[in-house]
Amino acid sequence: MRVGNPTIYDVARVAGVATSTVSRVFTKPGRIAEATRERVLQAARELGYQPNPHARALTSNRTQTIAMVVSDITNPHFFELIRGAEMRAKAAAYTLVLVNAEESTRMELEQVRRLARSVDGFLLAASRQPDDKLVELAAGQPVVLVNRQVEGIASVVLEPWEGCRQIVAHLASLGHTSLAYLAGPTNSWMAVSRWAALRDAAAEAGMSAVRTGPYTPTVASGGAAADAAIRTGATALVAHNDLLAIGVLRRLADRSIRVPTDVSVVGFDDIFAAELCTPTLTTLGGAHSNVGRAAVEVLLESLGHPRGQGPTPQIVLPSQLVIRDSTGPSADQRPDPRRSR
Amino acid sequence: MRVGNPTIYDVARVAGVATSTVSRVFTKPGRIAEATRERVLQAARELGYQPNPHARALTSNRTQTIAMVVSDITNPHFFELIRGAEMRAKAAAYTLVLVNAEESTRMELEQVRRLARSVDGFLLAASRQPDDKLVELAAGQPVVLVNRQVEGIASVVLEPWEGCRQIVAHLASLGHTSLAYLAGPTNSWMAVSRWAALRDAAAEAGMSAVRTGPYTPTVASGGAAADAAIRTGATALVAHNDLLAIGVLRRLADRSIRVPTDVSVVGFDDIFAAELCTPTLTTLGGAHSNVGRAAVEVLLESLGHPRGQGPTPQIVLPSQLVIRDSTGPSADQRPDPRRSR
DNA sequence: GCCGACTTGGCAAGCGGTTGCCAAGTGTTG
DNA sequence: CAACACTTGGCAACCGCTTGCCAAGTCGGC
Repeated sequence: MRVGNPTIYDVARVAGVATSTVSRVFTKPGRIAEATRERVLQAARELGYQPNPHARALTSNRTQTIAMVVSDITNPHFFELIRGAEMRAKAAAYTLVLVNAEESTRMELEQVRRLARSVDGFLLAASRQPDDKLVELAAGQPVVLVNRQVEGIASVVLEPWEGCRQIVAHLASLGHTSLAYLAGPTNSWMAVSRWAALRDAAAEAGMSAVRTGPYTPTVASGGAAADAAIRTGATALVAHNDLLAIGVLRRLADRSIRVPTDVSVVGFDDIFAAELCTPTLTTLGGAHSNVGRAAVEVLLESLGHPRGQGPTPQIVLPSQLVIRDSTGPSADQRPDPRRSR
Repeated sequence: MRVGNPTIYDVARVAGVATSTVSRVFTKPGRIAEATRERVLQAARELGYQPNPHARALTSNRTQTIAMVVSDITNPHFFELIRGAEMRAKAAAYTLVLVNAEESTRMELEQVRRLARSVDGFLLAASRQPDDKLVELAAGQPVVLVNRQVEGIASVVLEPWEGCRQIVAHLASLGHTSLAYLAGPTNSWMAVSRWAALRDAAAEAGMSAVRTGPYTPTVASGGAAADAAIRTGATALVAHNDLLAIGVLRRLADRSIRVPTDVSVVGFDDIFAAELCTPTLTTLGGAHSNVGRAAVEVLLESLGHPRGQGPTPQIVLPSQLVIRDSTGPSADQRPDPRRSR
């Protein structure tokens, strides 16, 4: 098997130094004199030497790899997030491993355990674990939560509270007096936060708010969600995410309920499809790729500190209401000539 | 650091056997007698032993990891592919590493080299490398091409030829006599194959066919692509993929060119957004997740054979024309009362 | 009862790096 | 010129697991 790749020994021989010197050239910048360093690099170049990442990981316990666990890889909302994380990781010479939890708490846990030894840290996006489980996980290895906040664990989230207030304000300004929130999974932090924020903002604005669901946040669930929401009599439907909202739009179209004439619909995430569907979807978006980027940055930062030390920042990135065609004046108001033209 | 995880030594001690025995229990099924085996497993369970993947990789050269390189991670077309591959990999207890080449030949190569030692094999999706480079790469490590065929390298592709014939037949049956192909990148195998198939099929059907482009397959490029295609006078526009097609639809809408009344538009891939845009998009789709799955299977199969040995299957999965609202009777025919009603 | 074939488990040498410790070399200072 | 503080590079012991080779044990057959 001497056909194999060159090792640190080969480089050391060619450069006429000890293996430790070669190793340090690659790992401890500044530790080796410039002249020696150059000689080693030259030898390495000649031989086409590439450090073996496993051998390196064995002693140093650093793999230059981070894992990102997403609750459902098919949700387009994650694409931007993944993309941002991937790019930032690459810039730091880290490899990003993508892991799909398929909306399953158990699978999520299993995967984290399986990879625990192979990666330097985890990005847990939209984790469905209970808080205490997360605390336990975070105690075992570096973890950054994405779109979820838990006391004592570093996190990056896209601002939901002010965003929800904006949604309510937008709807209120259109004359709506009742909204229904078509909720996401009960173990989704975002679902909980959004409902709390919507309810409070609605109360402040003198609007009624009810919650239906929970629903799996997919297009397929939109049908049932739409029917239930319409039954509440609300004129504004706020869906847990764009996927669900798109499903709702479809069902409403099938039932010949006009959007936004009869009811308004709002989503979350501003996925690519939100501006393609009919009508185009008003949604609370934000720079998801920045969320991914920031999450990686926080994780890298925490890798620099000894375990358990270091800060656990809770970063909140701004969200942004994107108003499109799925929201309009409340049906209740249409008789009013000033509004109905 | 004795706080660290238990090792094979700990297990051996508890079970009262040699470390080699423990190792073999985990790697050579059948090599160890049932009774001993049970004792070892019991000890491992008690200690919560988890094999260290790096130590294992160091000697065995197997990492239980495969890398998937995609030309552009933001292209929704890949999502299903990634998903299929990820699930199949997980089922085989392999980890899938996702790598983004950002449509750059150089970056693609760089990443492959960087990861070469950390993974057991590569899935190269829509690779932009020239054929000979791919042959070179495939000689160095197990490689499966996705949506690209090269002599002597295993591959899985979604059938383009018959699919293109179907597109042409569909357009011909609507009375179209001229089509324009808005080409993808010149170094994209699919772009080349599609154009060849469209041209041949068009010739057979007595239809004229021209090619414009190449264009980056994104929504943003659709504007220029639409303008150029309209100038050709063709009544049917076949875009390299759905993203480009959606960009085309937008531009046409801006220019008040009606689809499908004035021109018909066809895409490729059948991404999620294809049935959301206005009008909904006729497109050549297929089960992309199956492609991902099959690719992983082929790769796993080839990992079972010694390097250079083993078959290099060229798998072709069926594509499927999904007819939606963006294609309709040719404008040339509309004066005909039978068609224009 | 002995022999050969087959099982089973242990020994120990790696795999390719990292890193604590030490010694030689260099330069500075009084 | 001696004393001292830094630099710089080498030695060697791991990191945790795999695996070729060997020895002891089992078992059936003659």
